[in-house]
Amino acid sequence: MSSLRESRRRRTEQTIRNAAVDLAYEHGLDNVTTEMISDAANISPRTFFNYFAFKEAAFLPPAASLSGEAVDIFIASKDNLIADLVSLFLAQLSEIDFDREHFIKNHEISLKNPKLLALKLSVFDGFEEEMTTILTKRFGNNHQNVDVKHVAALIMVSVRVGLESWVTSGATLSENVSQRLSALEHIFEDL
Amino acid sequence: MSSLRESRRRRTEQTIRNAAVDLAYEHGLDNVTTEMISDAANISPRTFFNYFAFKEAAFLPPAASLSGEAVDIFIASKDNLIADLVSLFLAQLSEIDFDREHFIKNHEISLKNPKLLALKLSVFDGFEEEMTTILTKRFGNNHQNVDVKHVAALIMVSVRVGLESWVTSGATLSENVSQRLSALEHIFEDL
DNA sequence: TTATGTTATTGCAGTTTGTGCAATTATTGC
DNA sequence: GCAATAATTGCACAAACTGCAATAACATAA
Repeated sequence: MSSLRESRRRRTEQTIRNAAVDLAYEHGLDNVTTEMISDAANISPRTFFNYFAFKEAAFLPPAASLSGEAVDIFIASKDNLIADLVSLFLAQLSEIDFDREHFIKNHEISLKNPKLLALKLSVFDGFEEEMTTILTKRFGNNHQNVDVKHVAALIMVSVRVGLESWVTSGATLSENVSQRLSALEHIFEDL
Repeated sequence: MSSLRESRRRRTEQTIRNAAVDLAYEHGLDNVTTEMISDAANISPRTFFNYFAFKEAAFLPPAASLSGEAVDIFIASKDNLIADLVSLFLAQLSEIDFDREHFIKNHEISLKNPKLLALKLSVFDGFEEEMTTILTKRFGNNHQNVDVKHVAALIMVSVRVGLESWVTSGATLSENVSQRLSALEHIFEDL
């Protein structure tokens, strides 16, 4: 099991990401070519596309999926929904928390670039779908008056808003998100 | 004022859209070039980009914004929220209703093409933001316990689901959407 | 260490997307 | 029919992305 290769791969991937974000933050995404990014990351242009299927992918979150174990725990739990959601997201959130500067730069870039923004938002849409199926498993079909899709939408809106407020707030990302999620408490009274 | 020019322009735009959708439906979007589309629409490749900023734009809804007049009425109204929403969307919805086949083909294409799907979903995200500002104007800031963003999210989820069920249902699009919106009634009791 | 298989990197040639510009053609209002 | 305006087009070019085959780096086991 070649873990040296694996860690090397992760490292150059991150190098490319950092180069991409730094350059795009400075010059604007449209004025940055994959060649410039490759140069800055000390790889060949061809290798860039070995790591990322398309230019914008270097600005997207790496694994856009909730990990298996935490999900199973979440589904099985009978505790308070919002508390469970916070622990479900915890791993992802703290990872982002670590890369704060990178995230903020990336965010600024997206705001100036409609195509990238669309791609990033669609990541949330993907999450919302996943959340819908997870919630269905947790609650079964015994809540005919509250559609799980509504719940999923509310949760993801809260996460999105939490992320945005985190950018300017200074507090921890988890704190921001869980604060937003708590605001849903009264809507979810019956869950 | 040149209305002939304008209608001609609309006509060729629609010709391009139709050619694009027909070709992509048959061969898959990735196997269709802008050149093929241009040929099928009897225009030059250069003209394609005169109408659409990028290839995928030929598959996106033309004007992704709510029109001014209906919005003003919506904001001023004191009637039932859901009924008002239905009339707000009515113009847009009946227009889509008219192009049912085109819409369905387009939908199938999107399902097989992540990038296009992302772009289409981001149109909804744009609507959601507009809806947020509109709702804020309608309600003012006097509802501290129900965030307008939550309401906007619920509305847009309903519209999305309504559109999807319309594809397979046979009923009118407005019927589908207003049915979904009505399901929100009990959540919005206090509005 | 060396031999051997595996994976990552690269160069190259080619297609497609998308842009700027200037020439041509069509439409308009008069 | 004439002058202004707008649409269409061709051409040259930059940048994104792919397939393929060669090379380099690393892993594993004798």
